[in-house]
Amino acid sequence: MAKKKLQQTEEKCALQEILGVIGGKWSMSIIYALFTGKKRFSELERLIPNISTRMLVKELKNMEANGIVIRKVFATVPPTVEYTLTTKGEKLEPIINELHKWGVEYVI
Amino acid sequence: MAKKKLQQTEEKCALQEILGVIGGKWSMSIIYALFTGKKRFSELERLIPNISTRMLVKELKNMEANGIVIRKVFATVPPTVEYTLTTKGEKLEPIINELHKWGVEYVI
DNA sequence: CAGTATCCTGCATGATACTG
DNA sequence: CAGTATCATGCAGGATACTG
Repeated sequence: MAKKKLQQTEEKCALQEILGVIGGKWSMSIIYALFTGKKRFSELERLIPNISTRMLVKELKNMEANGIVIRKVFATVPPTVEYTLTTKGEKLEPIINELHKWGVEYVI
Repeated sequence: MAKKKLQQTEEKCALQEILGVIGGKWSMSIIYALFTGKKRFSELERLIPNISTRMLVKELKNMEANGIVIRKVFATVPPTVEYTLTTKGEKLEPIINELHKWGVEYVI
């Protein structure tokens, strides 16, 4: 939204906008976990060390609102919820993978 | 440092470590600005809209400590300081460029 | 010019307990 | 299982004034 208004600033602030979408402390880890396919809520909690329930919920909601993930609910007892990457989210795979490689080589 | 100790967790936490280095609100914008070559402090301030002096100093220090940028001081009056990317920092160019493209296509 | 030094604020994050 | 609700807190980040 507000595409027109953003046009002047988009070059300068694109990176800032992006951080609003995937700049959260856990966003990339969640996306990274979803590269290997759909995951249930509890699976994500187990896959991502030290993340709190609250943060996982929050980031997932934010990412869903931003069209990065899809939330699918199954009317089972107990409830089942699956999270999947959207196409938009999948496009991040090579980028995050490269970033990860960079980190492993230079940061760790 | 602490390469050995990190080995168990490096796979899981690499992305977290990376965010400590380039996850700051302005880090990527600064790196992005430096892709086009060395910049003086005031140039960076002008190139990056809305960044405060305090934050620019802070991020630059952090990035210097992490081997992303080089700070070169010239004993002139008034003082001249130039910031350049290290090789390690330059390796981020394709990654950040791709991320930027992704943002322009999907976020803006 | 290239910073330092303070003060200040809100939000991001965490911990814990509870629920349909 | 997949969350919600609440409380608590630190520090990221901003504003402003000053300096070698």
